[in-house]
Amino acid sequence: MENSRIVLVDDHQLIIDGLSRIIQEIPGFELVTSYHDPLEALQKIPVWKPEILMVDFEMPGLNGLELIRKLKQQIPELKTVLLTMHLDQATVKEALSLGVNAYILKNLDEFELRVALEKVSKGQNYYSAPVTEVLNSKSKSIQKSSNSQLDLLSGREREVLKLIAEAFSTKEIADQLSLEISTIETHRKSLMRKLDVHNVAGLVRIAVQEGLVS
Amino acid sequence: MENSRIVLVDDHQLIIDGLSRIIQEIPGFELVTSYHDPLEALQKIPVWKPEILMVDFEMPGLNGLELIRKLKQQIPELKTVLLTMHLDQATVKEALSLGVNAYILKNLDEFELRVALEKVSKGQNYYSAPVTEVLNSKSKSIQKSSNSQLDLLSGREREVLKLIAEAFSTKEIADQLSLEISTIETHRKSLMRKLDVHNVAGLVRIAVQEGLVS
DNA sequence: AATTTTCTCCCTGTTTTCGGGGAGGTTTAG
DNA sequence: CTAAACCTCCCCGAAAACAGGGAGAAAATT
Repeated sequence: MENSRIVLVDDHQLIIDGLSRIIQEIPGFELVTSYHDPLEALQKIPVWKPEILMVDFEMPGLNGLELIRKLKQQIPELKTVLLTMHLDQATVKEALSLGVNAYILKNLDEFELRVALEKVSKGQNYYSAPVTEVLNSKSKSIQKSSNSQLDLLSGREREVLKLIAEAFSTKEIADQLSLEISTIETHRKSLMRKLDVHNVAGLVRIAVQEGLVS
Repeated sequence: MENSRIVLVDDHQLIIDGLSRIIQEIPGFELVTSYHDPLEALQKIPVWKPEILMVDFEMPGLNGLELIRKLKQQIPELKTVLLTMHLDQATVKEALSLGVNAYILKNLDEFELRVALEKVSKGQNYYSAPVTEVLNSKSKSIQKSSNSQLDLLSGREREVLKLIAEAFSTKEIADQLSLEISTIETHRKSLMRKLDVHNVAGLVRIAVQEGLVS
């Protein structure tokens, strides 16, 4: 059986170097090349035709999910592994809807990386325990690992929050949604009540933390 | 000559695994142990008596610089290498004043890691080109490697921006810094002018994007 | 030594936010 | 079907943000 050809994209060269050594020691896998610039990766990966693409989520210019989305349009059969620093529900959900095959936290160890790669190459998916826990958010999550605060918002409220966090003024938001200013103000008040903050700064902060923007 | 004994602290196990392999390949150095929890590292490192300590800056609980500060009180002769994701002038300056022997960006490659370790073990210091450039901030850095928008802010402005992004009101910030409200308003206006935004939402967004908070 | 930037504070005035309500129609869930 | 939640819009008033300016003392650069 041939090795599975892997391409790695991470903006930190030192991490590429380290991961490449780990991958070298996993039988059946082969790192063919790597990129530290997501935009360069986007252009050149199609010519490599790798079987598996491993991408860091946090990158300047183009984040990992966007890179995967664009590459999947060109190479639908590409298998993808997302690497990330922190766990965040919005990102996990977006990754799933994109069909990412594995979601790996950087604080996992090399054994889990190996398991994940082997599963992915067989066409299966791999999501580590903390990840699946975030997904089954309907299950308890009463005191521990409470799911995102955004879950108690209505659709419209989330929409308004997103625009607030993008630094639009109330008037601009009203124009954009074809609503009255007073309506946006009502939504903003509901947002502050539900999220327990008392100014827009608090709203923006939560929106960014939860990955609603940027 | 004996090997230089290194201890590594990084909250991401995968990165520890990768770096340990790189260090293994550098002759004259030996990784004796590693920690992913800075608090555990703080307690146990003294018994290892390593020659060189490599620490990630971004860690939960206790950041790399604080860990170094506390350990240097116990082991003044300890040689220290700070690893970090992003370049930030305030951190660089604090690191220098702490006597950190090397400051390495994670987007550097393994060769530079090797050079840095060799210099440090000889009692010299290593600061990569981008780091020294940040220090001599008089050098323009005109088109390439343009640093963040925050670099055109003064120290006080950065401080105020941080507090704004943490959702404190103008009055609360004034109290915290023992300044008049009017002063904070002036700083806020300067921030908006320099960063080209027109409301707090825009300020918070930039602050979060640039890693000033959260 | 001279200039520029920073830091502090002030003034005036307009706009927006914030917190508290209410209210009517629609959608959703029990 | 009924109750709850959602969406829309309105009222009020106090507080804060926003925009423009000025100004003096201290610090940093040149």
